[in-house]
Amino acid sequence: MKLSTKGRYGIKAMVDLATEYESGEKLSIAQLSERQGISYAYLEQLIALLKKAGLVKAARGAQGGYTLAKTPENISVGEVLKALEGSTALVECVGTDGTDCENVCSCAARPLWLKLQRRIDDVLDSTTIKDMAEDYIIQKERLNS
Amino acid sequence: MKLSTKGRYGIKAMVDLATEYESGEKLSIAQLSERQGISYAYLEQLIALLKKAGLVKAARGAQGGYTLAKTPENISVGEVLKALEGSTALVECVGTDGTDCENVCSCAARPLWLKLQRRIDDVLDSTTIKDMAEDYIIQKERLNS
DNA sequence: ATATATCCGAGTAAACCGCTCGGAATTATT
DNA sequence: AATAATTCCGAGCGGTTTACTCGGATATAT
Repeated sequence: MKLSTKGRYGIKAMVDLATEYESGEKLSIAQLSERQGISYAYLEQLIALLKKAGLVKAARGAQGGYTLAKTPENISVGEVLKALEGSTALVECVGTDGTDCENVCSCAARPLWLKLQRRIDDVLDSTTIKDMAEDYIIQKERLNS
Repeated sequence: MKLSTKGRYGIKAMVDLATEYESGEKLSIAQLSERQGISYAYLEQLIALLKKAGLVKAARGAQGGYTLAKTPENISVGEVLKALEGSTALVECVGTDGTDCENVCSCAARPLWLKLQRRIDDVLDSTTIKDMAEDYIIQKERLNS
């Protein structure tokens, strides 16, 4: 029941990108990895997933880098996690892809998993990258004062 | 972010045991594994964890078996999962053991993880094995009619 | 005594995690 | 045109976890 570093690192990178969204500045993998303390080569892979999911845009070549593909308030945390982890489902049988386990009707635990999943998705879908970026900026200011 | 079979199988076994709680009947590993479709030797290990956590009682020897150590309404799903998986924490830094990551104050994601974890624990702690057993019995009746 | 159980430790194949590495392709700068 | 900076991509890899199996020791009702 653990969230992997993929999800955690990816979220951090997205939040960092969000702080530059207004200015339109790009951030390179090198910058992101330095600022967030994530291994360069590993982060590269995570960003590739985010790009494939249409959450970030890349500019190739020298002076290139990444920007968010949408406004931060239009990117939910759930979307990001889904891109990185494949799914936010706690158990396969309550995933959004409609795959049900063979004994849906007789599974004692299914109602519990459904309830749990609904609560989780509530939070993930209602929290945006913008929300997180705002918290992040406030935190950074507090540290500097 | 997946729940392992340990948790899922263990919950199923506990719910099955709860259905026999009133009658005081014991269930052996063989019976539980047959009724719930779980490998015998694997289930043995899971039950050992539940026993260590004081959730089930064992009667050794011939005609032995297991019973719940407490009334089903006094066993929360959260307790059971904790016994089986070690913790219900999604990320280490919000676990109940007080271990915080090195950059608690500067982590952009921490508020999100805290909120998420609170929602999860709400459900897990407020749902009891009795609740689940009741659902289970209703389901079985529906199947037979 | 015997059959039926729990108890216990070890082993194991496969998957997953958290990376690293090497190089190809693209583009701004000089 | 050359160079440096960057994204893009696939492969590999050591360690851990998962989901089991197996072999036996121990306890106990019959």
